[in-house]
Amino acid sequence: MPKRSSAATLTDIALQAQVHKTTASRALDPARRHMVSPEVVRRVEAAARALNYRVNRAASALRTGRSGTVGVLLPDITNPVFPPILRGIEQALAAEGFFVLVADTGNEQSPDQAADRMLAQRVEGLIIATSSLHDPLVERLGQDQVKVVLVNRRDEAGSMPAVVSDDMLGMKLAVDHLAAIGHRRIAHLSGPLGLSTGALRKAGFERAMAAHGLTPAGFAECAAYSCEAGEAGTRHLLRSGASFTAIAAANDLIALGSIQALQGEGLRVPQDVSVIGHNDMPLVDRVSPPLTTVRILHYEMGFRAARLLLDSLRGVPGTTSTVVLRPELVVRASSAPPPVGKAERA
Amino acid sequence: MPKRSSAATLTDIALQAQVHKTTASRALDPARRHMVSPEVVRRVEAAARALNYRVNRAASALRTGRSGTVGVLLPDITNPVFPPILRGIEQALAAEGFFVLVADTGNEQSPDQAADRMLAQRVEGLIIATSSLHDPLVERLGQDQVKVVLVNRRDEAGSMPAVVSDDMLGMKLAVDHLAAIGHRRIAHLSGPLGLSTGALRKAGFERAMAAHGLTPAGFAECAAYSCEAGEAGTRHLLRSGASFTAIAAANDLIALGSIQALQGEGLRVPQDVSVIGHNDMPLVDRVSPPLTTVRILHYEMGFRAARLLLDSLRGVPGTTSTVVLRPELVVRASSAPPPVGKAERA
DNA sequence: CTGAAAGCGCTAACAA
DNA sequence: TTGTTAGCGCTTTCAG
Repeated sequence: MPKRSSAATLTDIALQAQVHKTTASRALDPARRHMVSPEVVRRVEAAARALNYRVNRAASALRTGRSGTVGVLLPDITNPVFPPILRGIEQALAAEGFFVLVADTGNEQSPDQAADRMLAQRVEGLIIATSSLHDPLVERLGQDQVKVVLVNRRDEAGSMPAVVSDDMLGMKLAVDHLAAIGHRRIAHLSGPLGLSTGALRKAGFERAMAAHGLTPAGFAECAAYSCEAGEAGTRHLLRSGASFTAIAAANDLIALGSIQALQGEGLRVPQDVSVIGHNDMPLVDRVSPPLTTVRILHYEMGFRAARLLLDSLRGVPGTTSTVVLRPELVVRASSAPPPVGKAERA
Repeated sequence: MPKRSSAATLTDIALQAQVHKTTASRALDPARRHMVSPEVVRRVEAAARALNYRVNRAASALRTGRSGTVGVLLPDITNPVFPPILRGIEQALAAEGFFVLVADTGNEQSPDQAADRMLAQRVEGLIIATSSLHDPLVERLGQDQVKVVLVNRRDEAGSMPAVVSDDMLGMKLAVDHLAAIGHRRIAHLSGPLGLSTGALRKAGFERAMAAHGLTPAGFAECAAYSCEAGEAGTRHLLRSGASFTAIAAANDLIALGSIQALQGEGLRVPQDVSVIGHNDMPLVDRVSPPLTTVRILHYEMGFRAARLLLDSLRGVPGTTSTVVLRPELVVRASSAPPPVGKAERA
């Protein structure tokens, strides 16, 4: 009779199955099961089921150095960009028996603290969605040989493996669309330029404009990827005296804030000004007007980041490379040809 | 010279600080530090810093039986209801040095599998947002003495501690509002009745209607909390020949789907039919028309659930009780007085 | 206040 | 194919 007080251990099932606990351990591990006779495997499995045995990962982690966990650092899980990324990560990891430790570093804790606590937990690697272009944390982790994959953002040096969307291409799609329907005076509302998404989308905007022989009709950096920052940026743009018939925003929330601010000034979207977002967040197809935007494959991004990390943990070569996913344009009602006679004016 | 190959251990810092590793362990634990002379604490801390020491939680988990982790089961992290709940959980746990292990059980894995894997990881408790009214998993976990807190949903028996919003009250707020602006013929689109939120909101709707001396003007059960299910439910309602001037939906997504379906039939919201949602999800203030809804304190719900679990882990008494939070009505443009002459008709 | 000893549950290495 | 031995790094006795 095994003690019912606490969980069954290998010793318990070894006793019950009349084998040594080492044998029991082997019989229960798919990777080592072949070393054990079928009959013994059967007995051990029966005993394990009977005693409701579950391997103690704390013990095996201590012994093997592998915890079966991966840490994920997110800036703000309530930002709609991140749930599908997290979901992709979780699905890829769960398929391999790994678990996700999440830390939302938006509020109380710093990414550094969170990363340290995760390393104490002996996570086998880290997936980071919080990194800025020059991130001391990422640098430090790299020096400490911690396995790291960046997701959605990349570092300036490009020395860390990352899975990102092609941010330059995304803005090119936006600008190409606006130019194709007749816009010549296009302004840009960027995200924080300290983030790769902010900097690259701005660069992509400028390059795409140049390719059309256009010069930016206005620019403002938004301090955050939020509606509020989008409103503020737009007011700044309007006050600067810039004249434009379209705004390419670096993010859907910024675009929504921008629409709000434009409407507050009596401007109609898209009749007076077209606005295009970025990300294709949930519900932006139902706002008024439905938002034209650039769709990013967030789930895929998370999934690939996790796969990359898993491969790297297993020593698969070539896992230091960066994966770049293709975004696509989604045209809805917030973009339309510029008002007649205005496109060429000013 | 400590070996630089792998992470520093207590033995390493004990050596460096010229004390026994037991003493080093005590010096680094705030709860046992007082047993050690200040001078030794200083030396040990210096050594720890110098060697970049981080306690190995796998080892301490094995020794103490406490892993410092809590598992969270979510049905679908991309459903906007759950990110703020997860955030609340994470913040409350992080403040106490705990980590969250998340599993999204929507896709590949079943909640049962996920829970088993989590128990193998020796999570100290489980926070479950996936439970149905009669949930075999929850029952089993209860029997196995696993510490469990339900969040957002509760079990039929009410035997498990849970943190939920007052779903009956939420529907009462919705019905009271519609009645106050003149509606008499109100229909209900419920969520899945196998979930406490679906069943309780339906019950709340019916009770509130009765309190006003009204009988439900129509009803359809939506198979999921999604726009698609809301559309389907609404079409069902329309085809059933029900006559109504308002719909109280059990969820914002259902409400948005409903609006879509109504508009598809040439009905205007709110001029012909008022629609009211539930949850106050992000961006529903910017859809067309802005959605009147019942706001639920999701972050608070997650935070309180985590606190409840932590207290329970520490043996604080009274942690088996269920916490019920108060929702509040948010009036926007999707609700308005019924069309003149229609309120009393049919 | 500090040290010695023991052992949590598991698996790698070696032996039979 | 199975068993023996040892030890991962920590913390909890118990002794001094």
